[in-house]
Amino acid sequence: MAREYNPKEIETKWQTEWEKSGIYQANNNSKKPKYYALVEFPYPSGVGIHLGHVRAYTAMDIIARKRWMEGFNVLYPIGWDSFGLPTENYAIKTGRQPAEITKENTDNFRAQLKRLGLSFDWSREIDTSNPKYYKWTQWIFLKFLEKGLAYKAKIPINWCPKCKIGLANEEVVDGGCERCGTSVEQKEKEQWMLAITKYAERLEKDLDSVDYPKRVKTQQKNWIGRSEGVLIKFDDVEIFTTRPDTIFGATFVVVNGKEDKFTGRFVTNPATKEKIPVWEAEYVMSDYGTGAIMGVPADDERDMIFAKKHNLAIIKEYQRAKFEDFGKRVVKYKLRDWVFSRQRYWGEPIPVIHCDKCGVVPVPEKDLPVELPKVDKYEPGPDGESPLANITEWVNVKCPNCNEQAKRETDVMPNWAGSSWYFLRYCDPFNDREFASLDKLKYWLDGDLPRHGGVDWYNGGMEHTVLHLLYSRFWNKFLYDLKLVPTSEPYKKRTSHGLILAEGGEKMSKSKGNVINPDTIAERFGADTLRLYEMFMGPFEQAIAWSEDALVGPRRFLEKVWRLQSKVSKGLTLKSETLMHQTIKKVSDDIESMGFNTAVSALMIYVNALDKQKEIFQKEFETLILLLAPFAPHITEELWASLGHKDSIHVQSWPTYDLKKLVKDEVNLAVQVDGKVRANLLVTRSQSEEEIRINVLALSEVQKWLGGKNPKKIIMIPGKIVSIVT
RNA sequence: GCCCGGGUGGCGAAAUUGGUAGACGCGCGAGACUUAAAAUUUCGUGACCGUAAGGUUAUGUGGGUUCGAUUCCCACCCCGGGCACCA
Repeated sequence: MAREYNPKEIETKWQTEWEKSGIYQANNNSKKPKYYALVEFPYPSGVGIHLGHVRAYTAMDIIARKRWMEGFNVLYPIGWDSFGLPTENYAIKTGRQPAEITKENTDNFRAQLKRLGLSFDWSREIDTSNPKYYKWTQWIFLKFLEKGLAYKAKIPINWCPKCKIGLANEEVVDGGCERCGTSVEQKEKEQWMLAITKYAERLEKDLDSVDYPKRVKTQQKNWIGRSEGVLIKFDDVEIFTTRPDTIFGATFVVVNGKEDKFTGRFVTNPATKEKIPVWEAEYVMSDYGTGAIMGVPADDERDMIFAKKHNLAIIKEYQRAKFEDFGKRVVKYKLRDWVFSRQRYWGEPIPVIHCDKCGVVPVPEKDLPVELPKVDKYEPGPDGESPLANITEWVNVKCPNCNEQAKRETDVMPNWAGSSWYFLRYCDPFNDREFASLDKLKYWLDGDLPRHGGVDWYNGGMEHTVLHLLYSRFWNKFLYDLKLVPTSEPYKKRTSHGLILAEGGEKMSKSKGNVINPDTIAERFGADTLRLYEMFMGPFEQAIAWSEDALVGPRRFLEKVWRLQSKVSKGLTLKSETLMHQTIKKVSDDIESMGFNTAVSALMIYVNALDKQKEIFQKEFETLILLLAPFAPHITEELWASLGHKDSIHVQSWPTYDLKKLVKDEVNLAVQVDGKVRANLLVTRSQSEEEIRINVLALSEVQKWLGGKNPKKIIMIPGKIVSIVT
C-alpha cells in the first residue's frame, strides 16, 4: 500500500532541503545564459502576505523554474519596500518604533513566502528602509540635485487646520481629515520636485522598444499625454490648441478658474478679427498647455456644452486654417513634475542642509547615509513640518561648506523612491562603494544591447502600470545618461496580474473583514494546492473572485497524480504518446503566454488519460511530473525521489515535444447547411477536397436539409468545416 | 468626469486568423463500493419542446457586416483598475 499524500510533511521536508543545497541561488560567474525574472517586492504590512502576492509570485516562480530547467542561470530575487505611511500610522497608534515594526513584519513575510516554496534567491534580500540601502537612494537624489533635476517649488498640499498636518490624498475622506473630520484646506508649501517632464519625450518614444502589453503602453502614453499643437495669441491671452485649423470657429476664450464666469474682458480672434469674450471655467486645466483655450463649439463637445450653457455664439460653418497660420508649433505634455517631498517620518531623509549663507548644500557623499534618528513622538512641526523638525539635535548641524550653524532638510522622500531603482540593487546587493557595479549590471541587464536590455521579465500589479513603472523608467534613464547603468530601459518585458477579490467580487480589505490569509489555506490544503488553485482559477491578467469551494479541484488532482505512481512500470510503448506530446507543447506555450489556467487544464486532461490506463510507463509519468514541477514543486520533488532519482527534479531538463507526433491522421469535419451544423464527417489527411465534397453531399442529413435543391455555394475550410449555402 | 480593462451554464472558466460555443474544474443528480458514512469510482448535467429520434434557442442589451460572429463595426447598460501624497 502506497503512502498517503501528506503535503505538510513533504513541503517542510523539501523546503529545508532546498535551503540547505541553495539550488535557487543565482551565480554571478556562470557560463550558462542568464535570465533575470522580477516581481514587485512587497510592502510588508502588519497583516501579512495576501492572496494577490501568492498569485503574482507563483506565476513568476513558474517562469523562473522553467528557465532553470531550460538551462539558464536565473536571478529571481525578493526584498522589502518597507518605507511608507501605514507603518508610520501604526507606530503613532502603538507608540513603537517604525523600524522595529518593520523588522517584525518582514520576518513574518519572509516566513510566509518561504512556506509557499518559491524559488527566490534569498541570499540577495534587500530592504529599502535599511540605511545600507537608502544610503544609495539618497546618493541618487544628490545626483538629481547636481544635474539640476531636483528643485524646490511652491505646491498646494492637503492641510488639516486642526491637526496641523499635511495629508495624503488617501487620508482625505469626502473632503475631510480622516482622523478628525475637519474640512481639508489647500495650503501652499515649498516642496522638493523631480523634473520628470524633462524626460517626457523619451519616456514616450522608448515605449516602442519594449515588450509591454498594449494596454500598459496605452496607459503610459495617455499619462504622458503628448500632443502637438500651436500657441496662438488672442491679444495678450496666449492659448494652446491641437486644432488650430478650427480657429475661424472660435467664439470665446476660456481660462482656468474655480467656477464658470465671464471675466468682463474681450479679446480679438486673430483669424476673424472679431472681439470674443474671455470666460473662466474649471474644465480648463491651469497646468496644461498655457492654461487657456479657444472655444470652438462647433468642433469640440465640451466647448459646445459650455457655449449652450452660457449662450455663447456657435458658428457652424467656417473656413479651415492651415496648422501654423496663426501661431508656432509646440509639443506639450500632460505629465507634471513629481512632488518628491513628504512631511513625514518613515521615509528616506532628503540629504541636504540649509545654510543661511550658502543656501541649499548637499550632504557630502562621505556623510551618507543621513540616518533617520529614533524619535519618541511623531507630532508634526508647528507649521506642518515633518516630525523630524522637532528633533533639534538632529536638525542642527554645521554647514559642510562654511562650518556655520545650519539646519537639515526635514522632508523625507515618498515611498516611490526606493522602488524606483531596487531592480538594480539586486544585481549587486551588498556593494558598499557603489549602488551596484557596472560589470554586474552589464551581466544581468544585457549591457551590450542597450535598446533591448533590462530585466528580462517583470511582472506586477495592474495598479502600478502608470506611476511606479514610469518613475522607475525615469530613474533608470537618468542613471543611464550618467553612464551608471547599461540600458536605457529598465525592463524588456512587463506583464500584469489581476487583483484577487473576495468571494462575491468585492475588494478584500481589512475594514470589510473579508481578507483571507494564505497561511490558513496552505495549512489546510498544502502550498502546492494553493499555488495550483491560484494558477487555475482564471485568466492571470484579470481580476477574479476567490472561491474556497473550488480549491478541492486542484487538491483532488494532486491526489490523483500521487496515486498514479503505484501504476508506474518500466516499458517502452507509450500508450498516450500523441497526448503526451500535445501536453508538452500546450504547457510549454501556455507558460510563456501566462495562460496558466489552460496549462493546468491540459495537465488535468493528461492525468485523466493516464488514470484510465492499466499501467503507466515511466516516461509518461516522468513527463507529467516534470511539466507539473514548476506549478507544484514539493509533490513533484517527492515523486521524483520516489522513482529512485538522486538529484532534484528542478534541475532536470524541460521536456521537449516531437512536432511529427502532435497530430492525428483523422479529423472530424463539421458540415453546415445555411450556417447551421447538420452533420459530421470523419476525413483523413490524405483525402482531396473533391473527394470530401462528394462524401459530404452524399450524407443523408445533408440530403434531408437540401430538400432536393442544388447548393448555391460550398465553402471548405480544410480540417474544420464545410459550409453549404442553398 | 477622464484614461485603461471586462461582461459566456447554478459557479470559476475554455474556444488558434471569423469556422462544431461551454474544454478543464467546482456544484448538482443518479448508480457502484460500504453495515453506514467519508474517500474513491461510473454515467448525466446551458435553457425550452419531445418517451425517443430529433428540433428550437443561447455568449450583457439593441442594431449591422458575413455562407458562418463570443470574435469585426455602431449605439447603449453594468462591473473592475488608475487619476499624480496608499503601496
